[in-house]
Amino acid sequence: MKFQPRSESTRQFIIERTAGIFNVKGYAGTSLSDLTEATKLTKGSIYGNFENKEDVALAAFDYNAANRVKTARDKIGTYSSYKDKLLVYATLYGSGASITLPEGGCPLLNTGTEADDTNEPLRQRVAEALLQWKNDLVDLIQQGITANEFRADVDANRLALSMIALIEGGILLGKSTKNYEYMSTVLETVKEMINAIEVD
Amino acid sequence: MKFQPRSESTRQFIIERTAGIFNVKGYAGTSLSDLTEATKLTKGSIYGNFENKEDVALAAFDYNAANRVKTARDKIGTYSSYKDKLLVYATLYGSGASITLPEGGCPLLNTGTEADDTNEPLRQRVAEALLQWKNDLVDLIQQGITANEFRADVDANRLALSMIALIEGGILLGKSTKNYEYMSTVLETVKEMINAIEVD
DNA sequence: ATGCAAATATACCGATCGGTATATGAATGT
DNA sequence: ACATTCATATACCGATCGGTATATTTGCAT
Repeated sequence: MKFQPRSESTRQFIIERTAGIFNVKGYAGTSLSDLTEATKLTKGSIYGNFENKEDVALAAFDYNAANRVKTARDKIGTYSSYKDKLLVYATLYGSGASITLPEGGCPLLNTGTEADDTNEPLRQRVAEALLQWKNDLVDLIQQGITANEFRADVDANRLALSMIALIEGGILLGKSTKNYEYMSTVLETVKEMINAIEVD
Repeated sequence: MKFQPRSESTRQFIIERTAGIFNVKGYAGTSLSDLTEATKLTKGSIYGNFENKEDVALAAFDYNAANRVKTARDKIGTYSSYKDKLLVYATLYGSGASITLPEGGCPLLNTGTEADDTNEPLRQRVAEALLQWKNDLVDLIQQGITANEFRADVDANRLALSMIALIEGGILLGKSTKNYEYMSTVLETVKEMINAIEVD
């Protein structure tokens, strides 16, 4: 028979308290005692609500990924032009000097690099999140084309992938060097790319 | 008194045999038994040549990073034009369908994302490697400008950082989704950027 | 061949790992 | 008030963790 979590609310509580830890320390670097410490619960309670450590990690990633998407979509909703909507992603993780990365950085970057060769279930979730992001960008670009805001000959697929790569690579540069100027500089290129596809 | 490695050759042997493991599994994910298994040596022997696990990881990263640099510089030396030299980085990790990533992917990406918030000595080494890479790129661009191959108004710093971000972000996309088309597409943007700074 | 030094292997350490069986406590319905 | 259900805490498991003190072997000089 399969596992049945005891309390949905406690399960949610555990996810909220530990999602940040997984994002900072990674899957291998996060221990059960990290989880009990952060929740002030015991191991028995955690294993009453999750099958195992990986099960917590998967739920934590989903939580972090969903937060990303919600933050982005909320912000996108406040703009009317497709240019501004697209630019949201260039400013999602900080505009100018003020960086607004979650602790540990982007969960897609963190989890993707750790899991790609070591944890297939996690890797698949990262892949889905990246593709969802790409699709969201492609949709925005194509809607912008339809609205005659962007040129019709834009390669939406390549632009979307390049934006993602620039943003994630920019985070790597900023966080690894602790010089967030580097990240801002890379985001300038993202903005330039978006400017370059305008019709005017 | 400080630590003194017993045998430089054994030390080197351990590094060669384990550098790939650290690149795939990460620092936290690699255990001492992984190291003894890969080297067929015992723990006593490893600790006779390294202070601790972190000491091995640092040496392994240096080894992986040096390999990267050597591969790139060797390839760059075979081209005469600065455009072709720059393009080496866009094809370093694979051109078209053939991807030539080392097992586990780029050590800068892997180690950077794991270490940025958890291991300061490792993080610093990644930062140095990234800055070295950036400087190499800036030098190539500026030499290209001097040689009248590239336009004089090129922002070498921003182009260099953007190339790095695109390449690393492209690796993330390719490896996480297991669809290396995505990476190739991003590398197309790198090539386009280089084409765009030519004088002709 | 023998003595010495250098390097590796053995055997062990306490701590912590992920995980589980069971006991205890807190609600809930009657 | 009491039994039942549901959820958490306790106590424990074997395995493995990183690390070390010591024994054994290897290679080299004489």
